[in-house]
Amino acid sequence: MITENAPAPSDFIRDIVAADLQSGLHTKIHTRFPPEPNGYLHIGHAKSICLNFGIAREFDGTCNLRMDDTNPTKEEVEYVDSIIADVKWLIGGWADYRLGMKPKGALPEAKEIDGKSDFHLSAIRNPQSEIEFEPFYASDYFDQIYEYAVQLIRKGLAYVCDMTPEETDEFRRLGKESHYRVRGIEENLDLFARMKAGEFPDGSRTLRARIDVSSPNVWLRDPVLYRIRHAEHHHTGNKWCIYPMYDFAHCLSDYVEGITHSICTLEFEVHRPLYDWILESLDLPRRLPHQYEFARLNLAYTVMSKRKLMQLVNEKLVSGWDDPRMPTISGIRRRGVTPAALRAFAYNIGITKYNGLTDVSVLEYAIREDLNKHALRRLAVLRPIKVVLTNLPAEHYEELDAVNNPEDASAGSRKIPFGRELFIEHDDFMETPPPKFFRLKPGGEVRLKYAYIIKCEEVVKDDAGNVIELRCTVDPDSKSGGATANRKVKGTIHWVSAAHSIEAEVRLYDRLFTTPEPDADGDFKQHLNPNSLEIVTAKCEPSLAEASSDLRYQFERLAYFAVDKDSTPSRPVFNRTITLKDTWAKEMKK
RNA sequence: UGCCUCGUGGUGUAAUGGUAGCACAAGUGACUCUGAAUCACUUUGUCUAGGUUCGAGUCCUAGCGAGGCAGCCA
Repeated sequence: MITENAPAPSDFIRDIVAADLQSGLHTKIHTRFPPEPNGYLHIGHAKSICLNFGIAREFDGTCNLRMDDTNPTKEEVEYVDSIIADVKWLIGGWADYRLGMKPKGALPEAKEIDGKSDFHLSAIRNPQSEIEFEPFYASDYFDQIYEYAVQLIRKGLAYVCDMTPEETDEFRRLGKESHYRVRGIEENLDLFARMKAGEFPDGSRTLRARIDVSSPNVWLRDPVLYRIRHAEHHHTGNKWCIYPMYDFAHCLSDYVEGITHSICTLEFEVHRPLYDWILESLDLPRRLPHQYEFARLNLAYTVMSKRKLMQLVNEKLVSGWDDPRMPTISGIRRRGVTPAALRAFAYNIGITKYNGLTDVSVLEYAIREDLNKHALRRLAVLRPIKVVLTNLPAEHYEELDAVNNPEDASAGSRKIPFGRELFIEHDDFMETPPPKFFRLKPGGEVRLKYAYIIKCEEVVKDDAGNVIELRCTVDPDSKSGGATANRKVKGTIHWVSAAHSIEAEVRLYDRLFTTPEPDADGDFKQHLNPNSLEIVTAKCEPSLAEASSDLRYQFERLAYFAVDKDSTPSRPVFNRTITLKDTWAKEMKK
């Protein structure tokens, strides 16, 4: 049900899109994903990406990637670059042929339609040619947006206001008209031009829409359209010292790009009347875009706001935006989650207007579902105990066959070395085990995966009483595939040959927070999980020396792992993506 | 406070006036050379009160509850 051959999802937005196509309102669907480059994308954005690109994919449309960059003081090129990389990674092989980009440097084209002036910038879908392409930028439309502002002034629908930010707030709360509301058109035109020319300091004046200061919807109480900011912009440099506000820039950017369905999250619902007012107040010759809202993702045991994520990064509570514990797309990627798993998750949670809290188990399920099918099985011991097989000669050596992936016969098999001295997992031995423990215990038998049945004859301890070595005997007839191999023992455990094993750094990640809603009580940092990262040196089968960062691995009976970017040939580093389900651990908790 | 939106098992969702279904989670069992995976089964739900209707999760009214907005952020 979560495979990508599954029927396309259905939700209220897709229903609207389908109806608009059916009725002939639109012949081509055009969506967009419009992040502000003021931080890294997170899993909530992934939901939006899957929605917008998913619609483009299902309805033969296009989805533009656009930087919503109208606030120069918060935005940076580093974020632009990370956003492009994250989007491409998430939609790669799935909806990349729906990605709308533009030739580098392309700007809106001025045209005349039915005697009306118009600006349009069309998308190139999935550009493959040699020419350089780039995403769309709202800041590329500053000239056009300025033109539209002048149009509003000429129509008497916008005015320059000299009130301070505090006065503006107060007047708006009280529903009072600004003294400058009655300013004449010529004066407004002159003042607005001088704002653009840089004659006034930051905060001294704004351009405001003239709508209705007594509207019950505060966003219609003469909202600010332009503010003065003498600041360098990451994309337009020092060309501008006035910048349009989100509400003014966004609807017009949608229009310029020919967007049909402008999909955003619930908090913009009250802005929709303003979105429509701006577009309807201008003499725009083409069909207008429409805004639809859905509920943003809330995931248990994590925080989602960019501000809080940035705090974790800045205060070094994590190693960076791509720390594998972060809910960022780059963190999730580094952790080893595949894009298909993330997409399956987005599919499974659906699209509604209900603001709920999604359980992490839904995400974890999607990750395991995908990794189980594709990960290569390997043997590795995270917390080793030495085992000596006393009835084998010291020089004993053989190679055993091991299946690479029982879910995928085409993955083949490999040889693993076996000798007299082994390592097994600390958790797989108990001196005085509880009932139903069917791993190794004194006098007990257990199968070594792909190898022999062994019996524990003697427990060796250090002075402190810690178990440091097990002396066992091997049943030579019990070799996998051998004569009496069918003899049943309850438990099967993983192991590696001591002489042939390699060491690897293994990073064991757990959830970053200890409570389902870390930011519910204001101070999310006090709910940080002190054990969210544990680093161990594991003993691994030798084939893991050539582990590829393109592949995923399951260390059998433990968890799924991916090669970290810190990995080197002399010191492999693995990130634990997610553990296997562990019914025994659950049983032990009871 | 005003305005907007939303209330379906524990969680996330479907049912578009006609048998309340799916997924995750939880539980039981089968199988197992991964206590995984797989398979079978089980538990749990329409916020409340009225109304319309042959029939209401769905439509209407009132209430209750939750979330959002009230930046010269997006």
